Amino acid sequence: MAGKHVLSRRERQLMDIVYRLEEASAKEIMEELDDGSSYSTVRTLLRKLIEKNQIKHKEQGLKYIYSPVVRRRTASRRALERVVSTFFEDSPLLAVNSLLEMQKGGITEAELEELESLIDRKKK
Amino acid sequence: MAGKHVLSRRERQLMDIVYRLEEASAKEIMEELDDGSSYSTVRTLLRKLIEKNQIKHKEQGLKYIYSPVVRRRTASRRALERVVSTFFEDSPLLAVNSLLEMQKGGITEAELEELESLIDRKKK
DNA sequence: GGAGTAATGTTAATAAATTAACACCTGTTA
DNA sequence: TAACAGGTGTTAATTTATTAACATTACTCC
Repeated sequence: MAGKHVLSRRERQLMDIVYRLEEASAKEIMEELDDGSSYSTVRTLLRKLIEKNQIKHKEQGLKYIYSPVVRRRTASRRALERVVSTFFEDSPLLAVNSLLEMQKGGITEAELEELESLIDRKKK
Repeated sequence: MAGKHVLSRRERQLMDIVYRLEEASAKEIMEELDDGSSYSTVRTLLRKLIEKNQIKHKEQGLKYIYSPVVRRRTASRRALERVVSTFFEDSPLLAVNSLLEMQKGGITEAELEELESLIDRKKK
């Protein structure tokens, strides 16, 4: 009976793509998936996400452009909270620490400066 | 048929609990779930996670204590990378910014200081 | 030793997710 | 206008996930 907001693995995967792209057509999503999934498959998943009120679509010429119902900012907060709760004992600071150590898209000198001034503002 | 490392929604849910608790018995996990799931159900899921090489168990007296195969530090990095890639355009800095604004477990004055010295060290 | 308790091991039924086939609709162009 | 291209709508088969029943094993205590 899975409540309306419970997503399957595959549905979650599509949502991540939609959030990453901000908005996308069925075809674009299929290309992002980059496994052998057929166009039909993608569209069935999209339909279920609409039923679950996770995405909406607008028409653009002949086709549909899909976008999330919950806006990115909100969804990203929830995602961070989940990670912080699961892996960082509910301490955002510990998560920040880990992010600062990340290699990919590593933080530059300039960004560190930026971060410091950001902290200063927060301390005021 | 789903490669060994692909987890279903429910399996992912159990993994999150195992990571949060570091290690746990089947009974503890069942209590954490806190839906009506039966003990049998939990144990079937645990068995599948073992088959998928996600968790291992050691005996403690009569019972098993389960823990993740991939250590927490590694898993947390992957989780952060996923979030940063999906919601923050691959920029850890943007994610840090969002974490600093988090209400829950909000960052204290003292922690901000700590963070600054941490940044200083990184700038050296 | 037998009853009770607290676990694990195995198996099967059911529910849900996943995939893909096929029908249809709407513009475009030879 | 006929046939093609590029989409959407609907439906059904299949695979996988999920749940729970039942069997077994090991230890405790009377």
